[in-house]
Amino acid sequence: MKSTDKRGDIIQAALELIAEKGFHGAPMSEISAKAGVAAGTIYRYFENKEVLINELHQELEKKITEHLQKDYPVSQPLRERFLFLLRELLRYFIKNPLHFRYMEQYFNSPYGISLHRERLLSKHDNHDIVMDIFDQGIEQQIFKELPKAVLFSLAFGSMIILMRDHILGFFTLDDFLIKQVSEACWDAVKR
Amino acid sequence: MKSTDKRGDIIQAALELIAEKGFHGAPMSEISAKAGVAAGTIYRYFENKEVLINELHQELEKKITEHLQKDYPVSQPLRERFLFLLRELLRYFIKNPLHFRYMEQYFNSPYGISLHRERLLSKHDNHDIVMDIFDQGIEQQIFKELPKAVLFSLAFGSMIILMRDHILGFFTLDDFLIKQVSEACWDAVKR
DNA sequence: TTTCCAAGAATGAACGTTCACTCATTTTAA
DNA sequence: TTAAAATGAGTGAACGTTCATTCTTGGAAA
Repeated sequence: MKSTDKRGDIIQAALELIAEKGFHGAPMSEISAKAGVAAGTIYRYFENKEVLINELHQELEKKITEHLQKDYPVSQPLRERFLFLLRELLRYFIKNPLHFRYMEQYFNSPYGISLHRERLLSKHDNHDIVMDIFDQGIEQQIFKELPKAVLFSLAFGSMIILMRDHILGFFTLDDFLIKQVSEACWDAVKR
Repeated sequence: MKSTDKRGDIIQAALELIAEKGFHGAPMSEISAKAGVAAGTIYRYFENKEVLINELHQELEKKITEHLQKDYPVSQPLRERFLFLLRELLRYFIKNPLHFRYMEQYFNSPYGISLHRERLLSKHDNHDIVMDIFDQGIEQQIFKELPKAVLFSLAFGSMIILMRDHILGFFTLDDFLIKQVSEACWDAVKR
């Protein structure tokens, strides 16, 4: 059974290698080998390694956004929507640890930092489920009186390290623990 | 005025380059150039790059520990000691952003992960100010009923991202904000 | 005090390796 | 038959590290 979706094979191989070994531990030669494709073939689908890295990030982000939008309790109180987001993000990453490891790498690279900067500082109009929650929490004075970026770090900073340590096997985030830590994050941002 | 402490020059150059550009963005050739030393000279003081990276980490950790121990309010209630630690850690890193950036790189590398694993899982007897607080918070039932590693992530995860975003200029952690975010971290772990 | 020299310190060109990327050639498929 | 797709050996740049050579220095000898 030979795959005909070479682009998909390359993306998948890159995801696995980069998530496990980092950008510098994933040479194009290994990516092509893992994808079952010649070295030069990658360059028919991606202009260079940087483009491959960015397109892979975009695909993952799309999948994550889709997961979060599914069953999102639009009309429930802010607290329930906040907890839903944290819980589902944790669940998504627990089910897809490679996606988390990749996003973490990306987040800690120049690519990710400039994207983060854009998101926090520029006023792009396309409303984001996550940003909406923070805007509302501030406006309705449910959250502490702190800059949005600070509230954001308070809530998601913990979550990132928690996911990291779950994947590293320091503890196991089961449904009960997910509930507890989501509520702890809520405690951190709520007034 | 020529420095005679070549080892110190090399360590300092490595700190600056690695903090700014990461392990892979800091070739030995650039480190030696910045230190005002020939390429081969580094190898008189450090067996190889990995050893240099680890010794630099140890020096930074020593400085940070010394800062935290200074004026540590041993006999004050747990809450005050917890807030002291967070506040002083934030202050230290604000004063020494390169140290933070380096520690972050290290933390996100295989070296840092295996060290983290050792610290969390092995029972090394040398009591650490930080670990003591968590042990006591759990024992005295002041903290939420969660694994120590989870409480740890809840408190320090936020802090790491906050520092990162402060250094990236997304907001400015002044004394007032430091107080607010330290208390928010307390809210996250306290019952 | 001056001269000399041995040994440690420092040098930087060179080496082997690895990497991202190219392109002449071959394979595929319509 | 032919154009697009795929191949993989080849290229040059960059890297960590080595080592034959040069420089420095402090004490012994004159």
